[in-house]
Amino acid sequence: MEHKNPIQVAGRLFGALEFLAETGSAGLMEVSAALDLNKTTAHRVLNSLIYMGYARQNAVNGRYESTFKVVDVANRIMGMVDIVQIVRPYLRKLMEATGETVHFVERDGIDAVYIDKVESLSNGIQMVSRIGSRIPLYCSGVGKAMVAEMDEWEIEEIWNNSEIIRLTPYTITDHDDFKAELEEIRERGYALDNEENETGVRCIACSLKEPMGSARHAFSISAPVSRMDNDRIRELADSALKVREEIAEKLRS
Amino acid sequence: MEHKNPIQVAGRLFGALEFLAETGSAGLMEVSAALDLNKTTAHRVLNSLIYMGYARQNAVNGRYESTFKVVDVANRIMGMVDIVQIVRPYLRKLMEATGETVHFVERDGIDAVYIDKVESLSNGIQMVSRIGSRIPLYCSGVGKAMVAEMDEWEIEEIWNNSEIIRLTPYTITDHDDFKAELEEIRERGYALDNEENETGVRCIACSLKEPMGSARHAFSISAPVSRMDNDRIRELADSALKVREEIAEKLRS
DNA sequence: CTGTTTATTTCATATTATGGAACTAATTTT
DNA sequence: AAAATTAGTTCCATAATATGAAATAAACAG
Repeated sequence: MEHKNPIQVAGRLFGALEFLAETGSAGLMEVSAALDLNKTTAHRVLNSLIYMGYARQNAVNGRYESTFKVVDVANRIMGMVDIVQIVRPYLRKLMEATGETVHFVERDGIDAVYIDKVESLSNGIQMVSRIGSRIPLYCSGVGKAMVAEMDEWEIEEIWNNSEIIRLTPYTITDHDDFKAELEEIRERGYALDNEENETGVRCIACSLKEPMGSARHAFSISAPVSRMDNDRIRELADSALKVREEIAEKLRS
Repeated sequence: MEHKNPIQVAGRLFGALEFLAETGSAGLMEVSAALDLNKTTAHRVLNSLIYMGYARQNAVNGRYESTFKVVDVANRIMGMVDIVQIVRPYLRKLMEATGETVHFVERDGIDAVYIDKVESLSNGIQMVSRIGSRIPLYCSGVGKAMVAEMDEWEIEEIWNNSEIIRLTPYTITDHDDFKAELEEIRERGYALDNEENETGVRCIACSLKEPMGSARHAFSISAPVSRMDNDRIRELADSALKVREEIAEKLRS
């Protein structure tokens, strides 16, 4: 535990909000139990959230639930991220060309954060990704695509700070394998996630190089293995690389 | 002022977070000034947000900025709103058929809250709508579409509780005009927003009737007046009504 | 180098959050 | 139908926590 929250209630307030966001709705006692709070405290915390408009009490069953206010705050934040607005049309085109779900991420430390998503129209399976959620760099297509562009020392730092876990039988957990993989990515120009993060899902990923400094963004095409044999991979990679070039051009202008 | 926040810091914490979301980034003194806080307090509040992962301090310039954590929380909330997942494919189809931006809202008191949006590909102008943001029922297409389905007493209540403001020269501010408008909507089956909320933008809106009780959701097609003459309105209204029927069928199953 | 602004740390104090207890309302059991 | 259980709300004395003045440090401008 790295020190402690300089404001105790803060943890309780945001904890309650997160709990409501996860559960959809909860009674006072549930919140009280989940956050290990005295019920009076839980009651006060919830009423504070209600006062500020972040929560409400359901009129019919009295249960507490979150409002859309935090959604508004979130979309204010996303509205400031210019790269999303610029890149989205290209990602949409890529989804339409391939018929598969396309993701867009931004690097944050040893993780990538999903900042946009264009879902496949004909999706049988739903991707579990969520805008704002994180995925480790070391075991994701988008992550590896960005890491491949980095300096040796930064790659080492990421590998050493990452908690290497075998998420699936295909997850790369050996340092040498990882470095070999990165070399392959550099040669090919795109990264491949062969069920390394989630069983049954393959991704093709490209990073966007910054004018200077290492890559901060990447996009990927995700599809179930059943639609991703070697031929399809080559086909999709072509589309991805073309789009990557188009975006690069747009960013230069 | 309706009483006061049962937890004083709560207002400061969320105020700081909202401020960072609005400005993109801010120095300590800016936060301190904006929220009228002692700089020590501002510092502690910001550090609490950082501790919880909702904010960070930019490594190069030391300025405070929000992270994507609140975006994650927001999308957790949105993920629980099933109606969005169900309706989205239809709204997408509608956007593709019409080439115009489509919005989806949920009623909340005297407002509608945007809960989904499918943006036009060939958009010249950007709609200022934001997921999570609110629009009054009385002066919006989606709002009027829902109000038209309500009982007399509820319509009165909404009108009386709304702060009627002439947002544009076309905004309906007369009670009788409003009631006449609602009657027209009932006859036509769809609502029209003729620059009543934002100059230069016309909308066609349909509500989704609930199995029982009054309408809680509505969708709309928005376009600049230049692309919305009477002929186009009839054409778009046809598309909208057809999609409304398709959604209704899906919801019955 | 000097003055100025901004950020961080310290600490005594008072305000604020805390939780036990009492109370009410709703739901379930006997 | 009464009793018991559970959930939700209000009250209040107390302790713990957030507060802000002041001191210090760091960054920046002239």
